[in-house]
Parts: sequence; C-alpha cells; structure tokens
Amino acid sequence: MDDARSASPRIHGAIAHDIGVEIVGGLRKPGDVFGGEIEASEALGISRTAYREAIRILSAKGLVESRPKAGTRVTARHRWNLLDPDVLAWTFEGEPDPEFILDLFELRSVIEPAAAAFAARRRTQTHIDDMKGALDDMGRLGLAVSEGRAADQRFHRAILAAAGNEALAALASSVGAAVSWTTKYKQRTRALPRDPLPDHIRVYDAIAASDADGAHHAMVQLLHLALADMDLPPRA
Amino acid sequence: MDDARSASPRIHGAIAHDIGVEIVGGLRKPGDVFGGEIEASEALGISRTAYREAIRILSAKGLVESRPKAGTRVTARHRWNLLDPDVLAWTFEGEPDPEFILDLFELRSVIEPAAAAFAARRRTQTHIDDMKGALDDMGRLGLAVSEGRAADQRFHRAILAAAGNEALAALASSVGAAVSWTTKYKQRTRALPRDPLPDHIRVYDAIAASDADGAHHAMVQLLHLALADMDLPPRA
DNA sequence: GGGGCTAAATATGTCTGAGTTATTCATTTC
DNA sequence: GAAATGAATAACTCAGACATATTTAGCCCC
Repeated sequence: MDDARSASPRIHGAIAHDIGVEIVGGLRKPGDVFGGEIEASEALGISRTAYREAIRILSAKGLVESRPKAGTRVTARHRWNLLDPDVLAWTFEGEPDPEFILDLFELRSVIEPAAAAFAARRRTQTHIDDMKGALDDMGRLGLAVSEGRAADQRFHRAILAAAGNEALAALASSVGAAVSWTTKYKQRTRALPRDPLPDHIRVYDAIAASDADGAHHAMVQLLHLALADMDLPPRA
Repeated sequence: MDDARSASPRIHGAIAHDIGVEIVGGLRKPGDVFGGEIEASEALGISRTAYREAIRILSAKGLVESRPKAGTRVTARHRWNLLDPDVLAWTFEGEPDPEFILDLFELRSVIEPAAAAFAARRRTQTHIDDMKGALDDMGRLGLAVSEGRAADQRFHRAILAAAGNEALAALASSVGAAVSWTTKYKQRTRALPRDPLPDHIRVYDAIAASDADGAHHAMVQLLHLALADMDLPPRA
C-alpha cells in the first residue's frame, strides 16, 4: 500500500520533498546557492509563497540556510538533521551511500540491544502480548510480503514501547524505518536468504523472562545477522 | 529578554520558537486546535504569511499538523521529533519533565560509551590532539565558567568525530547540547560538587591507547557520576 | 596605502487581499 | 440505517507591493 502521507501533496510539501531529495542525494552540494526566490519559483512554476514555505521546511531540518542579500544555500552536511524521519526517507529514495548505511546499522546495533535490555526489565504483560502477536504474524506471513515486514516493524516498536524511554523510541523508530527502506531497497539484488524468525524468538524469550543480558545479547546477534544478509562492502 | 541568538529575529522564526516552547512546555496540549490563520495571525499582530511559515516550521518538526477545513492542531506526543535540536532546546527553556531528562541521560549512557569504544579503534593523531586540547582548557578553566563547559563540549565532539559515524555524531551532538542545558539549568540549585576532570582523563587515556573496552567502561563511569551529581528523583 | 565609514544594490522578509481547493459536516435520499 | 449530495469552512495558493538587512563597493580620512 502506498504511503498514506502523500495522499494530499500540497505544493509546498511536494517541493520540499523534491529539493530535499536533490540535496541529500548529492545533486545540490553544500555551499550551492539557489537562484533568487522569483527566478527559482518561476522555474518550478509555482508562486513565491509556496516556494518560500518549502524552503522553511528544509531550513527547519537543517538542510538549507537563507540570509538576506546572501541568498539561500545548502548547509554543510554536519549541520543536517540526518536522523529526521523525512531526511532519512529522502535519503533512501535515491542511492544511499553505503558508508552511511553502515553508520545507521552501527547506530542501530548500539540502540536496539540497549532497548531490549531495558524492555526486559520494564515490560508488562501487555507489551509481551504485543510482541507475541507481531511474532506470530511474522512467522505466518514471512518477510517476503510487506505485511510480514510490517509485523517485523511492530515487533521492534513493541520492544521500544516496553523499554519505557521516549527519547530512545523516537530515535529508534526513525532509524528502524530507514533500515527497512534499505532492506526493501536491497531486496532487488538478492532474495532473502535466511529465516530470521528464530533470532526474533530468542529476543522475545529473553525479554519475557526478564533476562536483560540475554535480551541484549540476542538482539546483538539478530542485528549482526541482519547486517550480514545485506552483503555490503566491508568498512575501511 | 533579548538573548544573543535573537540578534536577527525574523518574525516567522520567533513565532515558531514561541509556539514551539508553548507546545513542548505543555501549555498547548495534543489535540488543541489553533484558531484560523486570520484570527491567530491577528492575535499575534503579524501577517498571515509569517504565521504560516512559522506553522510550516513546527509541522516539519512534527509538533503540529494542518489540514484544510480541520484546522491546525497539536499532534500526539509520539509524533514529535523529540531529538530535533530545536525541539530539545525549546524543551529546556521551560521546566523539563524529570522523566524526560532521565530518558535523555539513559540514551546518552547508551550512545556515548559506544562512541568512545569506536573512537578507540578509529582515532587518528589529530583526534587525540583535539581531545587533549579540550581537556587542557577544561582543566585550566573549570566547569564553573562557560568557556570551561564549552571545552567539555569540544571534548565530547572530538570523541564523536573520532568515532567516525555520522549518524552517531548527529544524534549525540543534539543530546549532548541538551544535557548541557540541563546542567546549566540545575546549576542554580546547587554548586558543582565534584571535579569531573579525572574521569575525562581516564576516557582520554583509553582512547589514546586504543583500548575500546576501557574507553567504553570509562565513559559509562563518567556519565554515571555526572548523573549522580544532578540528584534527580530516582526512576519508578 | 590602509582602515573605517557611507551608501547603493539586492535578496530575503513581510504585508495585504483575492481566489482556489480540499475536507468536514449536515442533509437528503434510497 | 447507510450511502450519496451539497454547503460551509479552513487551509492553500497566487500576485504585487513594500520593508529590512546584509553585502559590496566606493569614498574619505588618517
């Protein structure tokens, strides 16, 4: 199912999307200056109002910066909100830099095991039920279909909810979604080679048993194998 | 009332700031509807243009959502980009929820030790020099003065740079800044009780010695003590 | 010759008013 | 009662004018 968010593509949002993709995709490089508002908006066939609102959105995400007289230009990459959900999504619409994918996996392998450990300490029965439900769906549907991948996402989200840390949840849900884009992205090149369900069950069992160390270790294992399945070039 | 940053207070930015603070501060609750553009902008004494651009900024950070006919309303908290640099800054302008501060510290104690471990493996001589410089300034100035705290920030940023992970760096710099707001915030209630420099040196030594486990452990220790210095109410 | 002040050029920022579009809500109809 | 229909409403878009700030160049003075 197509993402419901793009159901009503207001112009400013659509333009922000397009320019955002161009920026994170490297088509517009840091330091590049946009033409004046009048020329830029005319080139896009939209009004100055809509164009300006698009720029405001990009500015809020740290991708561009505008100053009177100086103009609007792409900011240095270290100023970008790389973990902003939209920025991540835009990144994975193009060909993301393998280095960055590795960075994200590395980040995930730091975050999620810790979340699993917290979840083991703080989970309630409701959380366990949610995890179990997601796990069942996953086993029943498999990761080849989108409903199965959605169940996988639900599984991870349930763990985050159980971890009881809002900041952790906000972060991991963005990164997790991005990684799932990656998976979808990689899926063209090779079929899914391995059934990840047993790994998930190990995580589930440890959390259900309130075994924090076990949950941590099982999640490390799960992510390690997930990364191996992507056959990325090894890091320098 | 005038702080240094508002030297160039474009109206839309100032309004986004004000409304943002109201939202994260709980003055406007999720589900609350804003008056129509004309009424809201008139109430603020600004034009619809400036008001709309402010709303666009807040929308880009997930704080509000506007739809034709339905109006503009504050979104559910789980949709907020809690780790957005601006959102974090706005949060700490008011009285942040102690629970959330704990969440952030917990997140930091997951992120930074991992970053330190990566740094121990990947650091170059340049990184070590930067860390050493920040450390020296810190020891010379102390954390009581703002230049000393800036040096502390530089120390942590140098570690992140050495870790060689963009995503990690983007995240930790936001969180680190926020935590430093917290420190400043807490400073009124009690004087800084302990000299944190020895802890920093242990982290530095381990990274310089390429001792990843040691760096991880030393950083855990550093953050643990930093948290203890804040005498927050213990978590439920 | 160089440093600092002044002024013009220019791109963003702001304002106003009109018109468009989409979504909600009440009504009607089957 | 559920589905189709229409009116009300709020955000959305457009267009043009004016204000503001910052850069750049030129000028004067030291």
